[in-house]
Amino acid sequence: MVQIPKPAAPPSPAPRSVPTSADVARLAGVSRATVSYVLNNTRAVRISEPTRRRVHEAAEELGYVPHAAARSLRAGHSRMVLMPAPAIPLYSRFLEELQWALGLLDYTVVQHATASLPGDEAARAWAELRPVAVLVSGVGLGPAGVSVLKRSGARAVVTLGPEPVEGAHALLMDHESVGHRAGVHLHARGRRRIGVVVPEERGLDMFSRPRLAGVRRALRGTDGSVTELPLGYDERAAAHLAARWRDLGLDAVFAYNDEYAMLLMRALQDGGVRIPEETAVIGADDLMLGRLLRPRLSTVHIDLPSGRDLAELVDRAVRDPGAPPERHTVLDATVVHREST
Amino acid sequence: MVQIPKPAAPPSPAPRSVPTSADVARLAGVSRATVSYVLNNTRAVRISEPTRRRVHEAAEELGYVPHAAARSLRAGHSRMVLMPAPAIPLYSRFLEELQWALGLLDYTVVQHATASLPGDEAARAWAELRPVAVLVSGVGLGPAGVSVLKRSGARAVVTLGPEPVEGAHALLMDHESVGHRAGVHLHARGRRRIGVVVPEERGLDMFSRPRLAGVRRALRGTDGSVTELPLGYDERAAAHLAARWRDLGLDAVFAYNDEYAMLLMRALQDGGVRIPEETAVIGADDLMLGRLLRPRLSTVHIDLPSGRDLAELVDRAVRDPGAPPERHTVLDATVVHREST
DNA sequence: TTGAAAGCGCTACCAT
DNA sequence: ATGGTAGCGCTTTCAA
Repeated sequence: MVQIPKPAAPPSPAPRSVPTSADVARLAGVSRATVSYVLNNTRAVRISEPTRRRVHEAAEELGYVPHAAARSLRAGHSRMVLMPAPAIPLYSRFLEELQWALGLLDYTVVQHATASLPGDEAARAWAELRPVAVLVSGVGLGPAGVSVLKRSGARAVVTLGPEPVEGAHALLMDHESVGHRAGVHLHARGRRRIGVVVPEERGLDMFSRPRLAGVRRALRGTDGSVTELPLGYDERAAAHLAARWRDLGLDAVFAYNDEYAMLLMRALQDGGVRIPEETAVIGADDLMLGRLLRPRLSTVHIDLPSGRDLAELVDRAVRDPGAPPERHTVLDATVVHREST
Repeated sequence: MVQIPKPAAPPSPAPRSVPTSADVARLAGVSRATVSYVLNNTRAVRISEPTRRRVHEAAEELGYVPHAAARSLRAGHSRMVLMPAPAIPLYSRFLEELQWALGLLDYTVVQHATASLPGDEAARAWAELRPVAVLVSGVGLGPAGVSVLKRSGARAVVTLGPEPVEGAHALLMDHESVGHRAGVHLHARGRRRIGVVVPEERGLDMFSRPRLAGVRRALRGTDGSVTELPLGYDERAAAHLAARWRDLGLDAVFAYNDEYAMLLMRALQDGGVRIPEETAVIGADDLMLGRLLRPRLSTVHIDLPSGRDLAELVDRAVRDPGAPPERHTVLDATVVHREST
C-alpha cells in the first residue's frame, strides 16, 4: 500500500464567505426578490432587460451558486431520487442507464453509501435527506423502513429484490428463476447429479441462495439430485474442490455465475476432468468471458428492464403517491446453450 | 427488454404532513429548543430525565426524523463528501473502501450522477449541494471548476487523475507508468515490435492513452517500435485483428488490460498464433481471470492507496483548508511475470 | 416593475 | 432546567 505522509499543519487563513442571493442583490442594487425572479426566469413576473443584465452580471462576478438545501427547504420538496448504492457489477450498467433516464426527467440522482447500518437505521439516515423517491435494491429494507421513508415525505419507495415489501413498489428480480432455468436445462441434457456452487463471499448470499433454491425446485420430483458446493473465489479453493471431484460423483454443475464457472472449469480441466463429457458446466450472467473459454461456456442470460421503463415507474409513482404499489417481475432468465453442457 | 405497463391513475389522497420538531415539542409539552437539546444530546445543557423521556416518546410516536437540509442550513456547513461517480470497475473496490473510511470519520458520502454535463456546469451542480469536500476522479474538472467549488464553501477538492489541477489536492494516478512498466518488461524479454491495444470504447481513453504513451516512452531510444492497435471489446473485432496478425509482424502486445488481453489471446490462439513463442501478451490490472488462462497471463499489477489513507487526506484538508494543495503519486505499477511473456 | 417580509425546519444564544 | 427567539438562504405573496 502507498502511504500518504502527514505534513505539518500551518494555521489556516480565514475563508472568504460564500456569496448569497443577498450579496448579488446588493451588488446589483436590487432586492433579493428581483434576484430570485431573474435567476429563476420566473414567468409570472416581468423584469426589465437592464435590471436582468445587472443581476446576471452581479451573480457572475460574485460566482454565485444557489444553495440547494435552502431552496428545497423553502419549496418544501426536492427532486432528489436516492439510491443506496449496491456494489454489484451485474447491476452497474443497469443503474447507470436508470440514472441517465431519471436525469432526463429532471430528477437529481444521488447514491448514498450506508451499507453498514442495520435495517431501520439506514432508512432513517435516508429519510433525513428528504428524497422524493427512494430506490433500494437488495434486502435490508423492511415495512418499517418503508413507513419511515413515507412519513418523511418520500412519495415513492421502490424495491429491487426477490420479494415485495409492504407499502413499496416492487421490481421483482428473482434470481430463483436463474437457478431454475439452469436446473431444467441440465436435467433436459440428461444430467442427474447436479452440483451448485455457492460462493463463500458474503454479500453474494442474496443472489446465490435463490439461485440454489431454483435448481432445487427444478430437480424436485425428478430422479435428479442437488449437491451444494461452497467455494471461495480463489484458485486454491477451486483446486481443492476439483481434487475431490470424482468422489463427489457429479455429472453437472451450476457454478453460480460465469466467473465462478471459469474458476471451477479451469480447476477441473487441470485435474483432468473432461468438460462437458464427464461434467457439464453452466454459469450465469452471460459475461463476455464465457464466450472466450474452451469449451465455450453455457450460461443463463439475465435480461433486466430498461432504465427508461424504470424511470417512468418512479416518475409515475411520484406524481401519484396514492396509487397502490405496483409489482413487476422484471428478470427474464434464458439459457444460452454453448459447448460446456 | 421487459416492458412495464402503465396502469390507470386513480386520484391520490392528501398526503399526511411530515412531522417537525415543533410537532414533537407540542406533543411532549415542551419547547422546540428542549426537543433539540434532547435529541442531539447537547452536553452544555442538562435536561431532566422525565423531560427527556417525554421528548423521546413523542418523537418515537410521531416517527420524527430530523431534516438534514434544515440542519445544515442552520449550521452553515455539512459533513457531506461528494463523489461524482465514475463507473470504472477498477476503482470500485477502492472507492468502496474509501467510503467506509470516511464513514468512520463521520462524513456522509454521497455519489452524484452528473456524467453528462459539460465541465463547469457539473461543478456548479455539485456546488449547489454545498459539500464540505469533493472527490472527483478522471478529467472533467478544470481550475475554474475548482474555484467554483471553493467559493461555494467546499473546504477540500481532491482530484484523482493523471495530472494536478490548479488549486486542488491531487492524487496522481498516472496510468502512463502502467504502460511504461509493460514496455520495459517486454523489451527486457527481447521483444522489439510491440503492439498496444487501444480500446475503441469511449470513456476508456483517459486510461488507454496514457498507457499507450507509457509504452512509447519505454521504447523510445531503443531499437524497438510501437504499433497502435484499435480494438473494440467484441469477438469479431478480435478475430479480425488476429486474422491480419502475421502481416503486422509483431512479437509482443500490451493489451490495455487483462480483459482485452483475454479477448485478443483467445483470438490469436484460435488463429494458430503461439503464445508466448510467436507473440508475447501482457495485460494489466491483475484480475483473477489472468491466472486462469493458459498460458497464464502476465500483467501489470496496480496498487492503489488504502481508503484509510485517502480518507485521512480528505479529513486533513477539511480541517485545514488553507494548507497548500498536496500532491501524491499513488499508483504503484509492478509487472507480474507469468507465462504469456 | 420592484420591494418588503413571512416562513420553510432547525440550532444556539440569552433569558428566566 | 427550560423557553423565547434570531437567523441560516431561499422563494413567493402582497403591497407599492
